[in-house]
Amino acid sequence: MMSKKSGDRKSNFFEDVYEVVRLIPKGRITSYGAIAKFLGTAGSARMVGWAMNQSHGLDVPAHRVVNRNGLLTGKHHFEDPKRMEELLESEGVVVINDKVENYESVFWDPMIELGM
DNA sequence: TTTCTGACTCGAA
DNA sequence: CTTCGAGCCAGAA
Repeated sequence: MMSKKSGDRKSNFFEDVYEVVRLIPKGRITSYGAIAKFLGTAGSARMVGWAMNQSHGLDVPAHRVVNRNGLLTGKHHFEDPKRMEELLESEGVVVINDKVENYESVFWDPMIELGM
C-alpha cells in the first residue's frame, strides 16, 4: 500500500544533482552519466537531465552539463537555445555546431575532482 | 495502483 | 566510420 509517500518532500536526488552541478568550476563541463554515477545511481543519467529541467530558476548552471558526446542536448530546454552556447562560450568553453570542442579537456569529473 | 516518458549511455551490427 | 536497439532509474499522469 501507499509504501512510499510521493510528494512528501523533494527527493534528495534532485538536490544532490543541483549540488554537484553547482560545484562545476567555471569553464568546465560534465556529463549526466558522470553526475548520476557520482550520486551512486549510475544508469539514471536521464534522471539527471530531468532534474535539470526543474533547475530552471535555480542557481544550477545546467548549461555546464552536456551529454556524453559533448553535444548540447538540453539547449532546447533553455529559455533560448542560444543561451546555453553563449553561457558556455562566456565561461571560456568553445562551442561549435552545438557541440563542445575539446570536450575531454574541459570535462570535469566529480568523482575525481571531488576526490573520490 | 499501473503505465509512459525522458536534457542518457553503452554495446552491437 | 555510422546507425540502431535495449537498459536503466525516478517522477508524473
